[in-house]
Formats: sequence, C-alpha cells, structure tokens
Amino acid sequence: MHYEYKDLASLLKVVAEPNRLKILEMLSCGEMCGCDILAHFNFTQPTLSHHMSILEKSGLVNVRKDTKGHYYSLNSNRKEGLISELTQILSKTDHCICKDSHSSC
Amino acid sequence: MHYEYKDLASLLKVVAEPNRLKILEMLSCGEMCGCDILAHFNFTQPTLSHHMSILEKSGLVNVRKDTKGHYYSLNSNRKEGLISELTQILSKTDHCICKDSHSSC
DNA sequence: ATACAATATAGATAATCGTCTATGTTTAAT
DNA sequence: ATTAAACATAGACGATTATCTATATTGTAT
Repeated sequence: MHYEYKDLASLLKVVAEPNRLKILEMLSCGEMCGCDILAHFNFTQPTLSHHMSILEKSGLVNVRKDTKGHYYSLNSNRKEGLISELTQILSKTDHCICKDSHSSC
Repeated sequence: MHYEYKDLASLLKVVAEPNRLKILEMLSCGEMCGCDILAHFNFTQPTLSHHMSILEKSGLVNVRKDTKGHYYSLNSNRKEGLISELTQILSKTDHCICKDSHSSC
C-alpha cells in the first residue's frame, strides 16, 4: 500500500465526522474561540477539546492562544490540498495504478 | 445536528479508507471486475466483497453483473457531488451557520 | 455429474472512535 | 487569597470497523 493512500485517508477521516465538519464550516467564515464553538453543540467541553486536538494535529486548523482563550482558524492551504488530492485521486490520470493491471477474467 | 453534516460525513467515511481510496483510483480509469481488483491487494476475497458492498451502497460505484463476474465503475455524478459538497462546506458562504454566533468571550 | 471460478454471508476478533465523568492547570477578576 | 472561566488530561464505556476463517451460492466448463 502506497503512503499516499494512507495519508489522504487519515486526513479524510478527520473530516468524516459530522461535528468536525460543522466546526470546519464555522471556521470557514473566520476565526472563532473555543467557548463560542462549544455553544453550538450539545456535547461537553472535553469532547470539543478532543475534536479540536484532532483538527489541530491534522493541520486543517491553526490556533492562536490568547489569555482570553484559544482562537481557531482554518488553514486554507491544507484545505485546498485536501480537496485537490481527493479530486486528483478520483480523476482519470496517466500514471494511475490501474495501468499495471492485466485482466484475468 | 443538521442532516447535511451526517450525510456528507457518511460519504466521506466511505472514502476515508486507504484500500477503498485505491479501489476508487483504479476505477477512475474505467470499469474493472472484482477478481482483477482483488489481484492488486493483499487481503482476502471476503474483505474485498465487504469494501465493494460499502462503495456500492454509498452510490460512488456502479455494478454491472455479468456471468463472468461483477464489473465495477465509478459513478461520476456522485463523485462530483462529494467534491462539490466538501468544497462548499469548507468555503466561506453567506448562509453559514457561524452567522448566528454571538461571541461570549 | 463434477469441478472450478467468482462472489456473498455468517460469525469472531482486535483495534479505533466519540463520548462521558472526574480532575488538573492556568490566568483573570474580585 | 479566592473564585471563576477556558482548556487539557486520564480513564472508562459502548459502538463501529477492517479483517479473518469457514461456508454457501451461482454459473461455466469439462
């Protein structure tokens, strides 16, 4: 298995969760602090902390730590990278793995 | 939680698996039958059957059942839909949920 | 009739995940 | 000094997931 599949799949897993998807959408409009994000959900603060940690580690979200709280924002480069990698892997290309296949049935 | 998040997250979960990602890339070049797909992996036939069933149910892959085997192909509409939904949810829009937020910190 | 090839189903297992409660840490305000 | 607010960490739990072995199904070819 090539690394690219594992890496892209890991990043997609980060996004493939309804609450994190909603958080990312909220951040698409601009920076937000943790407590304001939390106000939009029914889960507890440790659960938000868990989700933000995953988003941070994935590189999709940047953090600015202030005395008033943690301010999160979307990392546009990482976002664009995700979309373009996904688009490319799902599109017909010249160097696709299927070029090696030899039909046996 | 809005349905759109759950639905898009479910579709993303289908794609967020390295082996399924590789299968989708293979299908991007054209139709392939199950046994040929299997030849590119180290896992067993029931495992492929499991993955193909998930891809089928998600609508990302179509199947044509022949006496020689099952021929799988990528559903382009579904693929485009996935990419555009993901792109839209990660982009700044007028009707974003964050418009309702009132900062409290 | 028999054997083989392609696929599906059933059931088990180990790993991962999202959530919770309880508690710790740090900084600001009283 | 004490309290409160914002966030993190630890540990537990139930649900889901990817994989396996074993077996069933269906159609083709001998």
